[in-house]
Amino acid sequence: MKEYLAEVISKSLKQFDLKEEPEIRIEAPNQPEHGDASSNVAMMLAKPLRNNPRAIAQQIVDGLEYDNKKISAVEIAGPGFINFRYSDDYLFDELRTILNDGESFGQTDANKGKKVLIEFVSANPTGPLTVGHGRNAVLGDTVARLLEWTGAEVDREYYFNDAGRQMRVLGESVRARYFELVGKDAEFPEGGYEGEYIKDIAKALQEEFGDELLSADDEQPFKEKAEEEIFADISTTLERMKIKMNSFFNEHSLYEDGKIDETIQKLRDLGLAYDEDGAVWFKTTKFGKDKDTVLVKSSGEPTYRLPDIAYHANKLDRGYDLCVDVFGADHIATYPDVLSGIKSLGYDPDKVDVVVYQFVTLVKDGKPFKMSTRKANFVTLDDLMDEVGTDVTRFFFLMRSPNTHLEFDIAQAKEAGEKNPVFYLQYAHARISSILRKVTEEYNLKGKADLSLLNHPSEITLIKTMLKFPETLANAARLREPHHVITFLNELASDFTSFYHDCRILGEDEKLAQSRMELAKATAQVLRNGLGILGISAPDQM
RNA sequence: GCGCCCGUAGCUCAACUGGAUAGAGCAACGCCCUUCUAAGGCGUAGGUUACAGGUUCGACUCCUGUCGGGCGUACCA
Repeated sequence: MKEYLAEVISKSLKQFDLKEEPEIRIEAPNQPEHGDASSNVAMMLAKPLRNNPRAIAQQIVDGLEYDNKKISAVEIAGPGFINFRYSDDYLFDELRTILNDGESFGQTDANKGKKVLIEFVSANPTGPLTVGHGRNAVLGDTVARLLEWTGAEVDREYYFNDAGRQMRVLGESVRARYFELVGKDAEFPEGGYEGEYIKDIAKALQEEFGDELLSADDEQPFKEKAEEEIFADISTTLERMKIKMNSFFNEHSLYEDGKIDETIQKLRDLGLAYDEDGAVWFKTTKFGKDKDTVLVKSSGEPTYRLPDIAYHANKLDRGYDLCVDVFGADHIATYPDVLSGIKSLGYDPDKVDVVVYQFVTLVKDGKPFKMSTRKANFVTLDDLMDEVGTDVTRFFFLMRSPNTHLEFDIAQAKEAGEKNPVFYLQYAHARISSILRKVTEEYNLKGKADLSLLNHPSEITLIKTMLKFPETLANAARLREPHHVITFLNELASDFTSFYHDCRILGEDEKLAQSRMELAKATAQVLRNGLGILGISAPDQM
C-alpha cells in the first residue's frame, strides 16, 4: 500500500517540473484522526518551489489519480501533511490475505536468497552460561529468525577458543579439586575457577578414573574433561532456550589449516604488518587509529585480533553474503581492526555487520554487582529458567533495545514470573483459542464469512494494526532490533482486548459471529507468528 | 585525556531513525466479575525528554558544549 501511495504521489509531482524528485516517504501517523498513511512531500518541496506547503499540498492532491476502492479519503492537514484513509473494502481484502497466508503472513523478501552467517553466544567453555550470555544468545537467535522472515538463509555458528590461558587455569582448577577429592594436597591456582561445577567435574573424573590421574603430568586431562562437561552443559542450556546452532567453530582450526600464517603473510606482503620489539604489528594507523596494534606478541602468541581477522576471512570464503556478529559492548573495540583487516585482504567489509548490545547489570539487594565466572558470583541462565521459565527468559532479554543498559534485578525477575508482560500476549492468544472451541460447539458455521459486517471501530482498528506486521518485521530485521516486534505485539494484544470487550462473538447471529471469528482467527495467527519469531510459545489455554 | 553507548513519568522501558497532542508496563488511587478466560477492562494522577546553545516549517531524535552513568582505550580474551 505504501509503495502504491508513493507511486501515486510521484505521478502527481510530474506537474511541478522538478529537477530532482524528493524521496517520498509514507508514514503511519500517531493520531488516528490523521488518517492511516501520511506524506510530508509538500513540506519538503516548500523550499525548492518557493511556495507555502499547504498550497503545494493542494496542488499535489488536485493532481492525484488513485483507486477509490483502496483509498476512501485524502486530506490536507497541519502544516502541509497529505493524509490518506484506507477504504473498508481494502481492509477486508487484506484481512483475507492474512487468513490465506496463515503462518507465512509477515514474510517479506528484502533478504531473499541471501546466505547469512550469524555468530553468537561464543562463550569459551569455562563455565555455565550466565544471564550475561543470555542477552547475547537470545538476541542473536532472534535476529537470525527475523532475517529468515525477510527471506535470508541463515546459519548459526558458535565460535570458541579452547587453547588460551583461561582454559589452562580451568584445567588447573579441576586438577586441584580432584586432588582434594582423592585426599592429596594441592594448591588451588591463583585466580582459579571457584564455582561448584568445578568440583562436580572433578568428582566425575574420580568416579571414572579413581586416583589414576594423580600421576598426570599436566592439567591436560582435566582441561579436556572440563571442556567436555561444560560444553554438554551449555548445549543443554541452549536447547532449553530453543536455540539450535548449525556449527561450532574452534579457533584452533585456523592454526591447523594454516590460515593464521597465511593471513599474517598476506598482511606483510601488503606492507601492513611489520616486526618490532619482537612482536608483529598491524599498521592500524593507516586506517585512522592513533596507534598500531599487536598481532603477535613477542612470546609468539597471537592476540585475539589475528584469529578474528582470519576467522572472518574464513566465513566470507565459505560464500556468505552477510556475516553478523553479536557482541557485548566490551568487544566493540576489536571490530574496526577486523574490518580493516579483511578489507586489506580483499574482502568487502560491508558484508560484515555487528550487533552490539549493552551490558546486563545485575542488581542484588538493590545494589549492582559485577559478575565473574571465575569468582563464581554469577547467576546462570539455567537458574533463571528454573525460576521463570523459557518464555519469560527470552522475553526479558528481547523487550528492550539492545542499546540500553539492561538492569536485571534477581528478586524482580522472580516476581515478574507472576505478572510478566509476556503473559498478556499469551493470554490474548489463549482467549481466542477458547472462543474458537466454544464457537465450534455452539454454531454450525458454513459458507464464506461476510467480512463487510465488520464495521465497529474496534474491529477496524484491529485489522489496521495487523496490517503493520510485515513492515514491523522488516524494520526489526533491518535494524537488528527484536524489541520492535514486542512493541507491536503489545499493541496487537491491546487492540484485540478492546475488540473482545466491545464485540461479542458467542450469542451473536451466525453471520456476524462467523465474520468476527475470522477476525479473531487472523489475530491469533499474527500473535502466533510474532511469538514464534521471538521463540515464545503461544498456548491454547492458560 | 581520547573513543563508543546511554540519560525520557516514582521504577523499568517505548517513540516506526526529523513529523502533528512524547506513550506502555509496574507502583499509587477510584470504579467494573449471574455475559466468549478478571493473567482482564475503564478512569485519575504522574513530564521544562539531564542542562545550555544551535540547525529548520518542525528536534526526544541532527550539530556544539557542559554535567552524570556504563564500556573500551593492554604484547588480557
